[in-house]
Amino acid sequence: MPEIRNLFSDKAKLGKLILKRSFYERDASAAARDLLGKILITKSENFELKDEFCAGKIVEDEAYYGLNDPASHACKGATPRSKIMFETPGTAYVYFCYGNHFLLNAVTEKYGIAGAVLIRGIEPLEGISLMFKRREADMLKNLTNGPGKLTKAFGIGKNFNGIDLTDINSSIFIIDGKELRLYPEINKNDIVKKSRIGIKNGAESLLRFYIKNNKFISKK
DNA sequence: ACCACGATGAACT
DNA sequence: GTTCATCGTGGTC
Repeated sequence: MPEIRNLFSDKAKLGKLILKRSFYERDASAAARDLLGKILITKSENFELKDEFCAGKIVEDEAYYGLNDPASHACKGATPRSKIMFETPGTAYVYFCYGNHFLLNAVTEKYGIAGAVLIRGIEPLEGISLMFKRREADMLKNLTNGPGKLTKAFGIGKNFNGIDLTDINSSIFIIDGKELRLYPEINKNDIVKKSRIGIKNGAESLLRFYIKNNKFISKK
């Protein structure tokens, strides 16, 4: 069984698999749909020392826009928090939510246009024991099935805000595992499109995407 | 300076 | 199904 761990010693291969800026530099919904099945990787704070990292498949996400999206942080223009959504696509946007949780987004759309994809559900692949440690023991099915849970499992905090997701030297990045055949490819017919969760305004838009029947969806 | 509220999760009934 | 802890952000005064 091939492992993601082996990729770290083959930077050329890793550079091929990592999602490029052009992947993010487009419509947020299109990017959200295509992010399903891609693999999120975070290096731990001890990565250099202990080679610790976490990897998981993105199985649920949501698209957010700018001025025309009442649910978006960017709906009223750029603020100190939301200005990152207008800036470089392929950047991590991490914010603090409900006094307890960090939520991870990937910035999309070309520079100057607001857009982001909220990562809501991940299927754990590697580094699972580290995820359990960070989440303080739980059942596997509850480890990463929610936007706040998965950031905790993957060690994603405020210091991840603004990190370049397209750089293999970053502590967080996203790769396409298809070429490696590391894990089964998702079937396009299994992508479900629904309304977004936890918002008041803009709830009618179908901007939530997830992989049908996956065990790590946040809500049915 | 003040204050209402939230792109949640956990613990309840 | 419901309630609630918790605090940064942004709007208002």
